[in-house]
Amino acid sequence: MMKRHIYDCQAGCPVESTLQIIAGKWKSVILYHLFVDHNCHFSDLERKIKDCSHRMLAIQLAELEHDQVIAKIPTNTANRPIYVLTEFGKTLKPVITAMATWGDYYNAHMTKEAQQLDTNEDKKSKLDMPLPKPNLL
Amino acid sequence: MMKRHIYDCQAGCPVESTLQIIAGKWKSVILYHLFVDHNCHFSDLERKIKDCSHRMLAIQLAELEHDQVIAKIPTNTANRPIYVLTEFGKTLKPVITAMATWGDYYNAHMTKEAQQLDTNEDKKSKLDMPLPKPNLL
DNA sequence: CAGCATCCTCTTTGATACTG
DNA sequence: CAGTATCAAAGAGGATGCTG
Repeated sequence: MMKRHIYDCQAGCPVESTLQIIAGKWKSVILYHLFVDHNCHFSDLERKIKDCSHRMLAIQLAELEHDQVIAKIPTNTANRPIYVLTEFGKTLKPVITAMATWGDYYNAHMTKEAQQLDTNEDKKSKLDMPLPKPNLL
Repeated sequence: MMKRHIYDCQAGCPVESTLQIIAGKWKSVILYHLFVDHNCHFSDLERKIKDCSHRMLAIQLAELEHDQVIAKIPTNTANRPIYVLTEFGKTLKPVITAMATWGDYYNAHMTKEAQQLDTNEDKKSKLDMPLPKPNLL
């Protein structure tokens, strides 16, 4: 277990190195919520990320913890730890912020398109989307 | 075909919207190379991304083209088009840049750690990595 | 509630081969 | 060279049940 998508961290592309850490299906989403809320229980994340199953959430959290991106902190309430970003994990903020910013712009544009009843699937509709600007986190 | 990881673009998390477009195993890597080189032949990308198979590269390019992120431009040399970013695709630059910047810092830090013969796997070694700063693209 | 284990299914992906 | 098709192997992921 704990194998994962193997990208080549050496030869060349720095994006592959980043993917080695955040490429899990729900990892960047989990990180986004932790940047917003700072600390969450398992059940908090489960509620925020509805499409991620209980099992998947546990796996993704375990991998992020293994990679020192997040840490599990015990609480007085037994068996109900909170998850927080480590200092290392916090260095990923620019990446998650960029993703969140772009996603918001994309949503805003797509929603507007949808309101125009743009039925021709999604052809051409994306091509005039303006550059994202604001910052969220 | 052309199914793909379905994230919830509506309810809440903007990161999920971004993933809907760039979550493919090699998509962000392809985009990185296109931001660096501006236009590439299929074989150029194949050479740059050694761990991505011929088949996978074709699939990822097809999906990116379908999503209007890149465009395939015919050339005089028959059957040898070049791939370029669309205007829409260019809006992803901040995202790819953030990933590349972080990856470079991560590599620099990990390499230094490796030189110190840090054998205890990777425990704790990531925790003191400084925040990434420079911009590459 | 958190989270691990098992089972079982569907998807992804590499290897190989074939076309324009 | 670019792109597609087929096949088999590997991996991802849901459902369920069990434990502390």
